[in-house]
Amino acid sequence: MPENTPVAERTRRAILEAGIATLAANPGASIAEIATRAGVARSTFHRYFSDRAALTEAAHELAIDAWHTAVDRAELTEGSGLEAYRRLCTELMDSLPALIWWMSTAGAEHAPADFEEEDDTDRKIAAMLRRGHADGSIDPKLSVEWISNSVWATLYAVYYIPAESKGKLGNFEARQQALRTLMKSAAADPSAI
Amino acid sequence: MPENTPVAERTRRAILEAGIATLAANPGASIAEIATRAGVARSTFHRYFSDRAALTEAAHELAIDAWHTAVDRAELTEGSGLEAYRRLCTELMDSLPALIWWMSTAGAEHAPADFEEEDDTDRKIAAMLRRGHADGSIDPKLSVEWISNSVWATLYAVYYIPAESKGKLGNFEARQQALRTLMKSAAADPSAI
DNA sequence: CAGGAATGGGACATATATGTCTCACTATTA
DNA sequence: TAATAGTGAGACATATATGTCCCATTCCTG
Repeated sequence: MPENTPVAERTRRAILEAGIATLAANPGASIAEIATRAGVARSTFHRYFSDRAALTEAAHELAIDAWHTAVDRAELTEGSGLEAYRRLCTELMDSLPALIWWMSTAGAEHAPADFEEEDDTDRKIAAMLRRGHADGSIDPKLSVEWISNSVWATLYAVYYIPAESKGKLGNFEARQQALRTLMKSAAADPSAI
Repeated sequence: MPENTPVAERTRRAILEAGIATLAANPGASIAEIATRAGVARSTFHRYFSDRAALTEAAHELAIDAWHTAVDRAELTEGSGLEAYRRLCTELMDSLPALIWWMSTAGAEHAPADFEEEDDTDRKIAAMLRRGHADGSIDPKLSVEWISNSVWATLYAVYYIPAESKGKLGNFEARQQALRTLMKSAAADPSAI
């Protein structure tokens, strides 16, 4: 029922984002926790998302969208492979919460409809990395498979480290050092980083 | 009751390891799942671990032990900082399952008794990294905080990537490339890796 | 072979999360 | 001012996970 009015839309977004943040920290969190974090009653939660499944589905769509948008904006076919890789990493770090949650649920679910698109996006990234191998900008000893997956590991670190190690490392420093880490490891000539 | 006989001890280990593996993959897994994975009935599980808490406590001790053992064996005070760092990473990769599960629960719980020891081990690592900064072997632009935390991110990648990307990347290749990744990013002069 | 150890299977009560529903209150808007 | 959208609080039935207990069966060992 609530769908059109601005206030309802804002409430929906608040619940959705609280859900993503909460589930990223604790995948087993109860709906009550999510509602509390969103600042609404549990009944209000169910008013917007009938199920727990309805929430995760919406979060899934949001994450897929962020994912495609980031890859598009990175313009993976431009410049050297390593340059494109840098742009990709930078873009991904701008949508951290949704992407982190998405990855943490990757093994469990796979909507059949997404498979084609997802494979297509994966192919773009693989092609970018192979180009990097070919043009000599990306370390030939690191496989496409490893690089494309280990990026996520570093994204996890960027997301969680500032939160856990209280005060010692800010968001900005974490992102800066993460990018340096990613570039140095992927580069064929890391001394140029 | 069951504690002494070899068969009971083996059963206990089987349940404990199944618990670690299962909870590493899915922290919200039910006890029934763990028992099934261990190949025992749920009642047998409760015969060895009264609680879910009893299991996690045992797993926690196992992980803490693996952690201290790995750090000890790395002999962090020997050689250059970077050499010690390589030994540490190698050792840690030998106890992956327990350490991975342990890290995934790090935020939630903290037994007060462990704090001193844990801080001590952390200090050894921090000292090793600072030595690496001082002797010029470790990249001065990467903070001790970042390096010591981001190691865990790469360990996650080593653990999960071979499992998820079926067949494309074996355990051996994953470990090799992970070590290369870690060394290149931490090194002050990565071209020597 | 006899006896105890180890286990599987299942019954049972309980706790917690979940989804649905109702009702009263508030704020916005016509 | 009157109507309506949005919300909070809570009751309720249900499902699932959990912990405990009991008994029959199997396996090992003396």
